[in-house]
Amino acid sequence: MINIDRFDSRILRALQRDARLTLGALAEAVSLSPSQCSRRIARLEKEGIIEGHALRLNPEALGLKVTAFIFLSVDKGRMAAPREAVAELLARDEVIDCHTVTGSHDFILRVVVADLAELSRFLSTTISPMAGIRDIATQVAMDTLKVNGPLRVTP
Amino acid sequence: MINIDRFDSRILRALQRDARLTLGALAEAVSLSPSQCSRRIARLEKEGIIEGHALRLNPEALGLKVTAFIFLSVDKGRMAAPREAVAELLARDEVIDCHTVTGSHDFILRVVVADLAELSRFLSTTISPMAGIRDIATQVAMDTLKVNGPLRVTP
DNA sequence: GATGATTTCGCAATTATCTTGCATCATTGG
DNA sequence: CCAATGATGCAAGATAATTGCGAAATCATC
Repeated sequence: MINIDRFDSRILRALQRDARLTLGALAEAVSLSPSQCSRRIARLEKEGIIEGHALRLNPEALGLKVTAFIFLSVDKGRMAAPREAVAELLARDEVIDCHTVTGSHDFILRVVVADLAELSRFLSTTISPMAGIRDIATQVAMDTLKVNGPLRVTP
Repeated sequence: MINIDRFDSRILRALQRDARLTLGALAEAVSLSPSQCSRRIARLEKEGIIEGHALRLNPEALGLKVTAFIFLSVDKGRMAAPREAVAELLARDEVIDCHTVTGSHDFILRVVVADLAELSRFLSTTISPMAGIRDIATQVAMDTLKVNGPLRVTP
């Protein structure tokens, strides 16, 4: 965590709302000149604070109607074995997020698929056959109340 | 889900990798002219497939070291009562995602905070006092293997 | 405080990028 | 087969991003 002054902070907040703000518009929003905004953004990128720009897509509009959370437990003493299975998992485009977690499960996946049929197929074809899986639990999202909210930037 | 032809698909895939691709670079990547790419992107926005552009920030670089999942159950027959509590929750900048889900819990939250102390404070100060909460479970992420992976675009 | 070094700043010119009118080509539905 | 509609590339015009530069602000040291 490097220096984030008040202007960097404003810039990041504004760009989190809309990353396509013009330097002119951004400059006005943060009370700085466009040229200086440009230089600060370049610095934030160089420092690794800004990692890149992503498209916000509407999954429903792409026919992806179902979001689900999948909780996986692996056999103890075999955390090494699933290593490559995990790599395979991460490569699948159904898998949007993947974390290892404390608690009763080892992995939490967020998957986005077309429908329940595809979710079922994904579970039985891709997850179940994985070596070393001890337990699978699935929770289907009914409503998505907030996705990818902006990160807090201090100060 | 409107028409997504092969060019739209390529455009969306390329822009999911890097939303700042220049129209010239994009055009080359998808074998189309820059002007046509511009028009197709405008159409994808108008159709609501592209919702906007987001910044990909490095949470660690911002001092946000801890990701956790919080599972909430609310008292049955009181799904209405927490309505405004939920709105409050969504407004908090610790809360990155929020879904209602099937299964033993009602809500899944993904929160990102500075450290475990802040997580603890968030749980005891913000979540626990919420009216109608029946149960809280928390799982702390140890590793983030994939975040916000690209959505599949067909064809 | 004073002072020199360093950084940050805004302006303006340059460079790069995006958008749009237009003529042509492809596709679709009679 | 033809007309109508839509898609395309090109090139010109419009916007936006970057950078050199001198001025202003900040900082460290005395």
